[in-house]
Amino acid sequence: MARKTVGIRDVAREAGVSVTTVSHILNDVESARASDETRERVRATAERLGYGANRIARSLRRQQSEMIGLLSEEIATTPHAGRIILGAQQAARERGLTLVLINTSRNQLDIQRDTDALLRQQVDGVLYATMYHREIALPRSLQSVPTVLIDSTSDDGSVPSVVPDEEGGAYAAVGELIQHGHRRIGFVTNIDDVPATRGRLAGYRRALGDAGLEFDESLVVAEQSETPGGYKASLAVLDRADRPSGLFCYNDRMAMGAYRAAAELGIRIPSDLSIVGFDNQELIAEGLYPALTTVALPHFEMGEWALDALAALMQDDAATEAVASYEPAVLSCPLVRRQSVAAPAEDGASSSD
Amino acid sequence: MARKTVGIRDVAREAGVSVTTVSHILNDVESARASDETRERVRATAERLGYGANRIARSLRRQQSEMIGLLSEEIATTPHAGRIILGAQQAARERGLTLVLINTSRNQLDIQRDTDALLRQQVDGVLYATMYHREIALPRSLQSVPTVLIDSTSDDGSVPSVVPDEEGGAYAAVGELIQHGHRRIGFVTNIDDVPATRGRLAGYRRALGDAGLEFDESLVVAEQSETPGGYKASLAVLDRADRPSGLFCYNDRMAMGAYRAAAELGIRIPSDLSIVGFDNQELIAEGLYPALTTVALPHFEMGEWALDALAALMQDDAATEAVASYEPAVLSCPLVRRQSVAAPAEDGASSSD
DNA sequence: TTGTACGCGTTATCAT
DNA sequence: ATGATAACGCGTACAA
Repeated sequence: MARKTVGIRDVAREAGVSVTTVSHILNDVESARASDETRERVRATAERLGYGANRIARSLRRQQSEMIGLLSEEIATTPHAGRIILGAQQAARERGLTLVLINTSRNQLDIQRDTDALLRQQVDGVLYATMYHREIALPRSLQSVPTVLIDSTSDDGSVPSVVPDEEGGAYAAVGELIQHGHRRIGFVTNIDDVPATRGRLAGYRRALGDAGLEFDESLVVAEQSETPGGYKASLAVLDRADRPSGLFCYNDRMAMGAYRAAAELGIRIPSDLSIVGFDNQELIAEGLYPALTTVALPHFEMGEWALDALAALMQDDAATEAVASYEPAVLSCPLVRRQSVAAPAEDGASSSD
Repeated sequence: MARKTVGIRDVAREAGVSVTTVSHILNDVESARASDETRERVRATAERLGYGANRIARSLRRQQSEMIGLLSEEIATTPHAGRIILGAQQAARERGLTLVLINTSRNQLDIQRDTDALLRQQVDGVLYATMYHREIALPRSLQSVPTVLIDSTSDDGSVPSVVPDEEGGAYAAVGELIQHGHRRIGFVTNIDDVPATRGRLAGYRRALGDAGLEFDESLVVAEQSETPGGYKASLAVLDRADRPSGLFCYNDRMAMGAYRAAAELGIRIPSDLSIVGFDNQELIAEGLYPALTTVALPHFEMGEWALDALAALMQDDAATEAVASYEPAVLSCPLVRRQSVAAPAEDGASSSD
């Protein structure tokens, strides 16, 4: 609704110039010539009157809404979504863009319907966010709009995307264990064959390899990526004579299960067993005792990156006639140190360096 | 950007009528008369062409954007935000409204700046969501726009608001314990004097009273409302001869601390001790073992309710000249049963009924 | 250097 | 029962 109807003509009249001049000055039009004195005066009166261009009229005229749509799956089921939204929102604001939100389900039909709805609102571009790192097929209707994927990659690389550096995160997690002197390190992983699973396993192996440690297949055990799965898997890997002194868990929920398994077996953390998780779900990581050292997913940064990429894409979409092929951007996953890692107990092993 | 430039005149030409007629028919204008045959034809061609009114042009003409702004604090720090957003978003979509998001901090200055930004985008109304139930002072700039508060109340009742039924939720939680036969029930609560604290305590007392149980002050102990606080408080209430057989915790994080305290004391859940939490943070409630029975906060429903209320407010804002005084709407908090409640162990007490 | 006038796509008023 | 046209507020080509 129109509350404060202070329009461009008000500014013009007040400053004693034409609307053209006001528009030119406020929009930094190159070709326009106005005396510095005039520029200053116009700026000042605009400021004084609290003038801001009516975005709707401007959008109609410019044929672009300056709105970008954030299409997100399962916004409500994970706290991760909030950070993505936040990152995107913040970046959007810096560019004067407005973020509009649409929740969608993973159902293909819904997605199609929801993207159509979004496009009907004249958004200039869309951010498509999935809550778990995976590959998706781009909805048809998005083919014609600048689009950037968050936490997923398109199967054909036709749009830019940003994903977490799963492998690097896992490498850091296992590295943390190694640096504390652990030589036998278990991996409680999940059973779904998604990029996160593959990447984290790769990081685990690479960290082991770089430290000259052997990969022992019996130390990696997969289960459902929830707390009960973590419990079950941990039990399997811990309830044996040659159990590892360090445990890397696929995510914090599984780590939560590992804590229970350890407790039941009378294994103490971190004195008898060090644990590192993944995801940095603060509710869990800070709630467990001792607090869980884990790896943070760069959700905020992915939201930010995606919006910047989208803005760039919107800029020169004309130039992008050629079907570009994008490599996903990978953002690093920093280690978050808490209390669950210590040096291994000294028993059989010789305390090397 | 304009992709599919199918406008109203295209429909008009194709259907062999004027744009006026098309507009009238598609917008269900009462006063307009058109033959059923024409209506049908217009509708059909619009459908066939995939016509949808340009929202920007419509907004300019109607002087209303059909956008509502969701101003939310700390969107990223709690998973609750997602559910509010989801509820609001869904309700918005049903009314053809678009939700735009702005994150803000709790800093008064930022809030002022952010609301101004929102208003400059011509939103028709705003939803202001806080993440924890409390009282706030309404930002000045919101005085002039239809506004609804979520999870907080304004100090002067000048705008509608919706909050959870803290007392009812607590009553249900404690009632669940009572129904299982518990007579000594502790309350691990928090130290902040917020509506949630007061309401949950009231519910606890009322449930006790209705069951003819006495209120024993030594059974309620307050601490910081995080996991460590829950641990500490639980230890205090459980480490004594006449310890309660049931425990109601202020929230799930504190309940998580209670689990640890119980484990350390060798008290088993639920056979030796039944626990009920509050918040239904699934990460915790489903991750704990045994899974935690708790009370769910109606975040989704609050988002929904707020948007509906806002829509109503926008409808007859002209009629609302008189300074109305609103009572907060309170939405119920349902009990979510999991595995942490059982009948108390039979020892001293005679098994009544 | 500045002002006038048109167009963006709709909806609403008024005439036919 | 239907149609012509002004207006919404801004940006800009073109005239002055």
